[in-house]
Amino acid sequence: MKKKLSINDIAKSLNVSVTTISFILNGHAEEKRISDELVQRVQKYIAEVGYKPNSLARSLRTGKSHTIGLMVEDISNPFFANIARMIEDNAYKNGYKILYCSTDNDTEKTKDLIQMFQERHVDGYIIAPPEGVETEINTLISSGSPVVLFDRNLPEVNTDYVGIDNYGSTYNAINHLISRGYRNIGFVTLSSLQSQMQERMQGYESALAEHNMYQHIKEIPYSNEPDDIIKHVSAFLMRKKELDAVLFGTNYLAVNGLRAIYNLGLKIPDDLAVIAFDDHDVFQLSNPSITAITQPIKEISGEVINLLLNKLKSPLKQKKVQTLILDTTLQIRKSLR
Amino acid sequence: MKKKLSINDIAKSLNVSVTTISFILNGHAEEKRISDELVQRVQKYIAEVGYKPNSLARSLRTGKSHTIGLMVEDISNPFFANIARMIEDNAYKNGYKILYCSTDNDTEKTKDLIQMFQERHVDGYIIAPPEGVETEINTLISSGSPVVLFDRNLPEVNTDYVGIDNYGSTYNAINHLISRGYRNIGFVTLSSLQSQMQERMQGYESALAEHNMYQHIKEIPYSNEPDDIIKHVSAFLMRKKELDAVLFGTNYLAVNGLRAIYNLGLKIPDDLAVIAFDDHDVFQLSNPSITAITQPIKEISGEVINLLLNKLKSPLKQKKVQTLILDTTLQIRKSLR
DNA sequence: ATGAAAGCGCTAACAC
DNA sequence: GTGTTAGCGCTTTCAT
Repeated sequence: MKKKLSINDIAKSLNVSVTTISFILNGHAEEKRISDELVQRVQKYIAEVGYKPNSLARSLRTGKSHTIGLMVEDISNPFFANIARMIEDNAYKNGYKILYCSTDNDTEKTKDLIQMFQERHVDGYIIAPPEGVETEINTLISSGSPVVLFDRNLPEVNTDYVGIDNYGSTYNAINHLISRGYRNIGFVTLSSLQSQMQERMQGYESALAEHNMYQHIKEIPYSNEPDDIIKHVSAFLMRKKELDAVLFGTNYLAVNGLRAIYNLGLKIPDDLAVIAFDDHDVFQLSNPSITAITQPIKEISGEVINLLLNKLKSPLKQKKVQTLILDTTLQIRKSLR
Repeated sequence: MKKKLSINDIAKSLNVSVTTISFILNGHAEEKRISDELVQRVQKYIAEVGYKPNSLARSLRTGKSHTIGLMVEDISNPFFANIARMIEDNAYKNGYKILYCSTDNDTEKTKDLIQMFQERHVDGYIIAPPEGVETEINTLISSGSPVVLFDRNLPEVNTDYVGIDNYGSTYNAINHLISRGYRNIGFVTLSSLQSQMQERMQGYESALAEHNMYQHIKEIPYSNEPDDIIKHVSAFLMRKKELDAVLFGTNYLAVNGLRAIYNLGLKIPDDLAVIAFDDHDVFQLSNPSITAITQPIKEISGEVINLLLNKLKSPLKQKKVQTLILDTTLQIRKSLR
């Protein structure tokens, strides 16, 4: 367990001052006109002994931790797990590490988490926020931390946001169902005021309204427990025997909705047509395959990390806040006739 | 953007020395016999102004970052995503944050990643290692960092490991197939020397050998590209028309294997029986549902984080290295007759 | 029971 | 071009 080398040790061994080493390390050699010869010598020595600057000390000094805080609803949800993966790749390429956490859509938990990240001095935040954390995020922003929101927006928070056209997505999906002759279309969603869920519901409602059709909405409280969802969906379907189609508002609602449907012995699409919001391996591979509104995960993560890296690079420039709304695709499969 | 308070500001405002504040903050009040009255006053003030110690400075001083490095093959793989989630919950409960990264099974990338984590002074490591990083991990360990391995073991590394009975799992699965009358059983696996894949293969081979049956093994190079896997599996199945059953060595091999099977128009289980290693929503919900060897994800993550937290708590005590091998369950579904 | 001060390792303003 | 040095905010030894 050999002692870690410090910049001081290097300086001593080389009979140079720490400043010089520091300048070379931080790419100020040119600007400070340090002799090429010296630069070479220092770099060679550093490589030889495998010296690595202590990033803690550096962070303490510079105030930058080169860490990004990623806050999602649940890192084990495939949608967020995929986003996490792509953000990771990009962040690491740019010298940033990722601290992650799952909010469980829990406002209080999220507040705590924000505070923890703040204490850790993360340089920037990527957040899919639950309701009710507007104040905390605004505090973050006004204290100078770059924040990019995604998946759901917080209208009272004035910062970059990357999302999808939720309204249009469900609106189109419902119209597609209607054009295929479905007349009693249900919507299973989260009991939530989050912007994306509200918009999805509005798209559903508008499409129905234009055709003078009845709404059949089931709002389910957020839960990590598949059984909770299955029970709610089952009860809903039992009660609404007239339904000939159902749109699920999220991927896990759909996954567990499918379980409920199969449990009830319903046949897709003959007894019930199904559309899911957000794609999932399950929807491609189940038999029949399930029509899904697919989000452009790659683009979403790409835009999110780009926005954040830009802010991180030029924190001074008070750029206009950007709101990016990407399009989804209705991936038509066999779950409707 | 108000300036952050430091312990010095607090000390000044309260007309107390920083030492006292620090002692109170770190729970040494009792031991240092600081008057209750003072303790109260300080804590009240701290709560009032919302002072939070700078964890960077603290880390620099103490050498502890209260961060755990989590290295998995791919955070977007449901198996690892679920593990990540459970480890997160546990770690946060104990005051640790998680820095994560995906190795892609890439030895060089992993070496870099280890170094990065090391530079960040993570307090402990949880690693599902690729081949070839034995030296780096041993260096880590001998420099005093606690390391817990999981999913795949590195025999040359002497540290805690949590895994499953890979050999027994495939051995039993194959025997189950044989007992159901299958005679030409294929095994689709990763072209990898990782311990878990080797053991799974051995289980397959032993079971076949005991019944004097031929092996049909397809080793596929690791790839993030589903199409690569689909092509390999398709080619394999086309070549080996005599197969009446196939065991997939990982969940994503199975998921993409299913795609290949459906593409080829093969019917499960009539044309081909299927067993997957590692469960997945897809296997439960596809029709027919797919028999799977399920890993006890909750237990695995629980043991992993416990082992690490224990080491973190008592680093001195040179405990015996623990190797935990958990059992899997053969979840029988409709993919075999 | 409380305070002064050293020092963790680094950066950068300032001096020469 | 290179060196000296003052902190960044905290913990902890030592002194009182």
